[in-house]
Amino acid sequence: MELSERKKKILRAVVESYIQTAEPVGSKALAQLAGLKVSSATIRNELADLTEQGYLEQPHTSAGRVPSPKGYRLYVNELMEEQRLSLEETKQINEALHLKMRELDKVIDQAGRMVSQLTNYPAFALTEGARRLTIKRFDLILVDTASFIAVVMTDSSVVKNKLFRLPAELSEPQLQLLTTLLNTAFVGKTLDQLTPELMRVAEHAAGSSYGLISLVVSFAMEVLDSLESSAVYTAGASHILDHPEYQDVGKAQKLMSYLSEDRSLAQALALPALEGDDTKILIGPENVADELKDTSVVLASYDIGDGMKGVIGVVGPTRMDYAKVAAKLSCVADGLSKLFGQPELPPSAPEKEE
Amino acid sequence: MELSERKKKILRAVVESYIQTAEPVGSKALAQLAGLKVSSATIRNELADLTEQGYLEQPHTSAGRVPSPKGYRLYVNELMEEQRLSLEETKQINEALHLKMRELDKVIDQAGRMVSQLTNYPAFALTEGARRLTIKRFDLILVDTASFIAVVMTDSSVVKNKLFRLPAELSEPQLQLLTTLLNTAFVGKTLDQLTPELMRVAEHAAGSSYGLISLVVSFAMEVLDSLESSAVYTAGASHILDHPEYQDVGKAQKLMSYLSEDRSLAQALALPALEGDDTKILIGPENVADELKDTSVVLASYDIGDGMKGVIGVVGPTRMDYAKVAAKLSCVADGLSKLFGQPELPPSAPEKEE
DNA sequence: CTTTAGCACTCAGGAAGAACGAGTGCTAAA
DNA sequence: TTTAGCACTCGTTCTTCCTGAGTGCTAAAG
Repeated sequence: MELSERKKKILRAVVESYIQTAEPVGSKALAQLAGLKVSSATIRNELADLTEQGYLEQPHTSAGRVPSPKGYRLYVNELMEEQRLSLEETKQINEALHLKMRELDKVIDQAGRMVSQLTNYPAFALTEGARRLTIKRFDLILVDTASFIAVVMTDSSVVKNKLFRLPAELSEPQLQLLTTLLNTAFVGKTLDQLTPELMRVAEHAAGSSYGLISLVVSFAMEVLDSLESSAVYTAGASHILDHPEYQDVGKAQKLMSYLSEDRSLAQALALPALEGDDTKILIGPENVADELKDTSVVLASYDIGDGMKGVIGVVGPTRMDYAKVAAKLSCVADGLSKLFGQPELPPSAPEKEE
Repeated sequence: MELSERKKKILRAVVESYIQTAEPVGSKALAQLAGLKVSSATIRNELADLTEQGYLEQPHTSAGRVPSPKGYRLYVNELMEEQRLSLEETKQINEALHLKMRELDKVIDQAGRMVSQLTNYPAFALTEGARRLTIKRFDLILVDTASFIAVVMTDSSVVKNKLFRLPAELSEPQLQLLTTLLNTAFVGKTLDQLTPELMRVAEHAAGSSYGLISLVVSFAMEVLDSLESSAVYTAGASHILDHPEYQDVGKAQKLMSYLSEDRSLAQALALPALEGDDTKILIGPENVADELKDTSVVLASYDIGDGMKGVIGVVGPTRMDYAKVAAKLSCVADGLSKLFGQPELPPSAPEKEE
């Protein structure tokens, strides 16, 4: 059953006042606040209805009303006005994202910190790690006779390198041979195709410098592994202490330690986010994880490129300023997508890397 | 004036009991605990003396005694038994350090997390960034006609790379030329020697592909910058909530937000640590930073190689299990030093990189 | 049928006081 | 110098009481 316009107006006023003050809202305060020209008694009747229908709750008989998860949900779906960030804010966010070394993990970590700082809630960011990557190319560069650099490139155009020191001397032709060998034997293989047998065959062909093969290949395996496995970054956990619902140290601690368990966080949050496109809001019991049953989560997903996605989000009490948080979050997520998506060329700024 | 043996024994018992229970210690409890065959009345007299001399404090008249910073100091200097970790523990720590991709920042970050987990206190790790690095060598690898990889190596043998995409085609000879140019013009230069003029001269020499010079060089500058600037990693801030002295949310929050300010932390802690060699303990007011006046800090330094050092440490209430913490910390610091110091060769594990 | 004023009722939170008890300092005897 | 004894202090805890915000219900007014 649809709620009357007046009920909606009242519900909205309750939610917004409660978001601001964290105090249960009484009928008298609402009479002024909601912009309705009715008395507090009338509002009391409406409040009673809303409470009965499950949109509001009463902490105790003689207190005002507080939104229930259902109430928040209605608010978020229908009542909330989408906030626009000012152009200036948007610009600031994007500039901040562009700073410093542009390594994938650093940018995402940075984005998480930024979101946390922007919203005053703990934030997290994670990257999906589903795709099976393959090796696209090896290069070996001789530094001096006792060391060389191995450069490994994957089919997602990520490039990593590593310096190796050797006990014996190594000549340029030997290195050439090794490079060709690596490129013929291991290019196009995924992580699990890099079997010990394959290694043995290649080592055999390598002759005297057979030991190097396994060194370089295991480095390549490390690279693939680290790129394929998803990573979790959390930031600003201490912000939960800012909010009165976590004055109770026990509660705060529970949530904090949950947030620092990378695995469970990833599991609980990756799933819901990756379905939809835009921002997604999970209110209290809508969360699958028990630990989050009385917190809310706002998520936004971003594209890393190559069809891979990541999720960035914040965690906070159900009394959260959803409008603001959602706006900021989606701005950052957009910024990230653009950052990874833009085809950078010499005259402008450079692009994608490690 | 030296304390009598008995007084020391009593002081030690007070400290150790208080470290365990976080409760002020009374004379009666001490009579049993301290292993002295004297009555509680005698102990009371001694306690009165110790209090007068400033080693102990009384929260209020009718409570037991609590160690003062001065008391802790004496305990740490003279009374504390150095803890040895079991071989097994040492082994576990070292194995944990060796896991995963061995990038400098990741290892140190990891070490911080480990220490925090090991000790149940918030931990931090930082690297000194004093040394002026120079570029040792450039390599450019052609991937296809529209992209190439730039590999930059510094004189500390750190190697970084980046993929560049181009709008126009690029031939192998052109790239060769570019490489030579870069290597003659920019090798051996520090960050501030890479002036715009130098760039302009080189660009001029580069002819048609002049735009690439600045791209690659600014990448090199990013590399130098990121290596020279010190980094701070914190972990396990939520652990402070474990300890009863931070039941007060306000206090906890203050400390937490201090810990998340990278800069101040670095400033406050880098100085004291880098003088000494071994572990260093700073008790309460011995800390320079105001925010740490009633917390203690245990520090250990480690070598990154190239004469550079880093510091790793934990922060906690003055009531801290100094013996345990110091032992674990120095084990991790040793592990780190070894990790960075070992000359790795093919038959064994590989070494230093990016 | 809806709105409003009035009123009795509820209940969390704070203040004030009482009882408790751990621990002290002091004194006098061993 | 050590010990037993004892009065005293003072934080903690438990009760009780009071206050006031906010409610639900009722009955009158629109």
